[in-house]
Amino acid sequence: MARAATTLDVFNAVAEPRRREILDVLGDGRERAVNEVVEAVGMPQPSVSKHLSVLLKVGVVTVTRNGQMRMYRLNGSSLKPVHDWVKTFEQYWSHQLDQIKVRAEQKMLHRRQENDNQEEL
Amino acid sequence: MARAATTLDVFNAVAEPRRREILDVLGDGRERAVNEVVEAVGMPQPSVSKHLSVLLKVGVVTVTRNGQMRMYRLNGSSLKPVHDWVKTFEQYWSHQLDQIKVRAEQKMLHRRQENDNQEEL
DNA sequence: TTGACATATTCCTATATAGGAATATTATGG
DNA sequence: CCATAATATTCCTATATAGGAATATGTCAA
Repeated sequence: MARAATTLDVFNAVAEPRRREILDVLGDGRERAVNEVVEAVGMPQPSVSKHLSVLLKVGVVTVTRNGQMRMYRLNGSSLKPVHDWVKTFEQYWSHQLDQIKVRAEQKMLHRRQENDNQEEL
Repeated sequence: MARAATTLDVFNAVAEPRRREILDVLGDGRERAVNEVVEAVGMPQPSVSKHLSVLLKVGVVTVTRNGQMRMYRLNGSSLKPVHDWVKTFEQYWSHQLDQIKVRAEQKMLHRRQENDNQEEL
């Protein structure tokens, strides 16, 4: 099997750095025409269109027609799954002191499990 | 150009669902032998070894030899870049009330910019 | 209708998987 | 040294890009 499609889920979609760039531009929540994005990120227009297409398929952006322009807008909440997942590991970089506490707790848990294993013998 | 390597950065590495599964297992911070991971996730051993190899290259896990076993441990802080990036969009799903406020601020900013443009004419 | 602008799509190619199967490598105990 | 356990690696293949270039599509305005 090959690698999963970029349009499979949000994780794969935002793995591409250029797409994150585009999302950073749209990060203020305002809708923008493709050309505005093109100017902001300095990529070729077809490239931007393709990337936006991927983001659209995954639901990270929405699109609205406005004359000859298509206005793209960030659908911020679509990124929540990424946040939820990575937040699980937040303890590892926030609060140096708490981290020590966490480590200690993990150590004790470890010991207790080792004891449990002993008792099983 | 083809798609970026999974070993290019953390974003690409964790885009693969199976690798996130493995990281979830290692999420408690305790080191584990490959076989322990294999049992926990129910994937074939070669598959787990390969995924761990990718995670190792990117620095999301570390490895230590212990006899014939290799103990893998999560390097939690390596995920911070993902967290930092996605946290930028946190406003979109947290605090329903604050979100309204944010929208309003964006609208005002929008208007002000429109006025600026008018003044330029 | 025509020209100009805005955007999408198609074609092409080099590259990188992920999974399955089989095998190689390394370490341990006796 | 040998059998075994633990892990890594190799081979193979189907698939999916991302980027560049060229082109198609769509829309407006006069």
